[in-house]
Amino acid sequence: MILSTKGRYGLKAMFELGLQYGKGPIPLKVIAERQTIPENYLEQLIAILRKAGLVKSVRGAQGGYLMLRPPEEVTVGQVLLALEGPMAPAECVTDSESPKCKLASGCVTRGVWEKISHSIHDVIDTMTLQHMIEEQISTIEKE
Amino acid sequence: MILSTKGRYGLKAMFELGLQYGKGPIPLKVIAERQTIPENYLEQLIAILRKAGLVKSVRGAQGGYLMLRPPEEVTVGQVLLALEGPMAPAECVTDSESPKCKLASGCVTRGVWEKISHSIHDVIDTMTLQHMIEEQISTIEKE
DNA sequence: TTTAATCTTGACAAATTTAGTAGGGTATTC
DNA sequence: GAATACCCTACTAAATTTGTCAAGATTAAA
Repeated sequence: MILSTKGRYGLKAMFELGLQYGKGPIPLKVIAERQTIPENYLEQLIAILRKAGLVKSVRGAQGGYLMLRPPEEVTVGQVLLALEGPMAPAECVTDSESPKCKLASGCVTRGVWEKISHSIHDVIDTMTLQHMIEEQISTIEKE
Repeated sequence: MILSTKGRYGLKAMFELGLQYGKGPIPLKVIAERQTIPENYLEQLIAILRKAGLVKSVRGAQGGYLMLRPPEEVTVGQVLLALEGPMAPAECVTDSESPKCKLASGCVTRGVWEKISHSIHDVIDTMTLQHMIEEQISTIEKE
């Protein structure tokens, strides 16, 4: 159940944007280099994040990308939702209406999926980019 | 991040085997019908579960499959691990040795993956097939 | 105003995974 | 020996993943 590179690369990119918050745009090339992500591929990922309203772009020389909101207000869950789709083990426990599964009462696994989904969301909807940044700082200090 | 049908079908099949525990073998055909799973496909899935030591088979007429251990001793995590691989969002937080990721200290996302992984395992390593059966019974009673 | 940096879009594609289907072989029981 | 049921392998269509590549649009700065 490993996430795809979309989510993994995307969250790393958002971390870099979070570090840079308030300091003007940062070019994609720099993010790609720092996190070792193929630049052309990252382009596609950040387009998704832009459409999701998480980042905006500044064109032209000295341009780049920047976060719309401060890192305290952006959760890991928002980033992963945009890139990976709903972070739930089955469709029937997704927020979106799921009229497909009419076995609601007959389904023997639904309870399991609900519990997994809740436990994941407890983490990702609570954790923000700011938390990631702070954790990173304390890790470096210990070295 | 929806699970594949492997895990979803497989857990449903294990539930049926759990219900039947102690009552002799149950043919695959019956499981497939009850849970609406393509029989030939389920054959492949149960082969995986057999190799993982979760079920055993009895060949010939009146044969079928049965669980090796009582449903109280089989966790959802064991089933999903066999069918879906490690239930973690990234390789680096898998139990198996992961020498690939040497960025352990430099990786900015590892902390996130660890937390997600822990929260998932809190659920799936605790929940057994017996729990699923009990939950199902109480659901039916309420109707 | 030219140039260079940068974003934007869309096409292409190899590799892998998913979700099966199909069919022949083997063991057991009645 | 016929019926039942597991066992194994091969095949495949479709989707997803993980990129690459090229052309063009936009803007800042010299």
